[in-house]
Amino acid sequence: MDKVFALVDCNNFYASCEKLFRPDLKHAPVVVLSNNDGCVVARSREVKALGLKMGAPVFQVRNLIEQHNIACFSSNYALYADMSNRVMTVLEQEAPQVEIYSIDEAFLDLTGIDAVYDVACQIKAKVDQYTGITVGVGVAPTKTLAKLANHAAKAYPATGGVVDLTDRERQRRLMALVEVGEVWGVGRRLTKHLQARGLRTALDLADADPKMIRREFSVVLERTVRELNGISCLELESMAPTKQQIVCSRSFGERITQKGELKEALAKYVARAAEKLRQETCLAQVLQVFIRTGVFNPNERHYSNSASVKLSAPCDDTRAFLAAMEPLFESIYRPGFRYAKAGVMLTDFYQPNTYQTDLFYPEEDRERSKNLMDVLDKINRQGRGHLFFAAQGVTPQWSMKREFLSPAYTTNWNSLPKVY
DNA sequence: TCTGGGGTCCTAGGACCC
DNA sequence: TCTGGGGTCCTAGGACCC
Repeated sequence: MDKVFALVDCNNFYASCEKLFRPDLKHAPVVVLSNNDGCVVARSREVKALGLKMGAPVFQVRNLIEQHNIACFSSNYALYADMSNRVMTVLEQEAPQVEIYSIDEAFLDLTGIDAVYDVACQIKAKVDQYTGITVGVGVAPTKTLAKLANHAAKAYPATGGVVDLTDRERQRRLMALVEVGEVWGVGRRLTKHLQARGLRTALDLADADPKMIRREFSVVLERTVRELNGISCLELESMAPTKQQIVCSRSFGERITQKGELKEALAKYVARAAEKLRQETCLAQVLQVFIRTGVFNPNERHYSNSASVKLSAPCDDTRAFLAAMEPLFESIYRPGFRYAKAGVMLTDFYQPNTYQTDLFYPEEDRERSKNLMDVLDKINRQGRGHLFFAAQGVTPQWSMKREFLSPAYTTNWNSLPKVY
């Protein structure tokens, strides 16, 4: 059966979240600013229309902000995360499989569903009704085309925010209109190189020889070419992959010149990173620390350095990380600089207590389900963790990840999700 | 003067081993 | 001393994403 993906993307997400709680600003221009109110990280529709660029430093656009009376909000990530959860919850009710791709985007598997366009419209309406967030929906046989469809849904208001791109002719017509740089996976650098070779539109790229693309560029871009031609190379990943690194870093509002202050900042990041790590129920084996001065001012003396250490044992303990951070910091710190940013990174994760077994329903196969019982027993003794279910070799392929607090799954077999 | 904070994947090159 | 062909693992850097 041909696959059908939908990409649901919240419109101007951060700005829309802020507007939800400020009805008076419903049609007013709104921006959300980065950590120290340093630059613009989100813009409402009205602001985009003014030509204010994403990532613009605030001091450069201050005039524009005042001139148009643009409302400025400092970012409130707790709010955005909460709103995101609400949106995703609606999507999970509407589609059999959902991959949460980012805080404001999700891929849906709509394979085998009749009248996908109508379903897409319903989904959009539901999200709007339940959360107040407006979304665009793009439907297509591959993720890359679904992204493109979503792009069209936003670029052309006449679409009403929903574009069905299952038809090959429609795909080609749209691709002819879209610049190659708009394609998912084609960034600034690739855009330049592709343009130099005369590939200017998405259609040009789609019609390029995949072998040549692989040779001259990369396997990643080759995949993109195939995806543009309706050949699905990227699967839906409804099970959130385990993190491979955790980073905590900040730019400082004001330059830091005192050693103690810098160390204090790093200690805070270490603590936060350790917290995130424990949330993942993971242990890290490598800690990295970096500090640097400003990079934009050519008159400033530049310095940047980092150091890392392999811990003697996998660890998720804040104090142990702090102890390991000290000597790293001492080794890279140089006095006399005005530090602008610092951060820590945890990597080389080690996953403790991971058990694997085949999954059978006890009522169907008592003998073989004993393995599962054993595993659940072990997990239960830990008290908390993540349970992964995956079914392979059946159609459709299926997997999911659920956090649980024991003994949630052992006492109630009915709470185990049905696979077929 | 003032410029975000996360992440992922791939590749090339070096070290090292048999 | 010279000569060969694999292979793995690690790291740094570059590209991309939101």
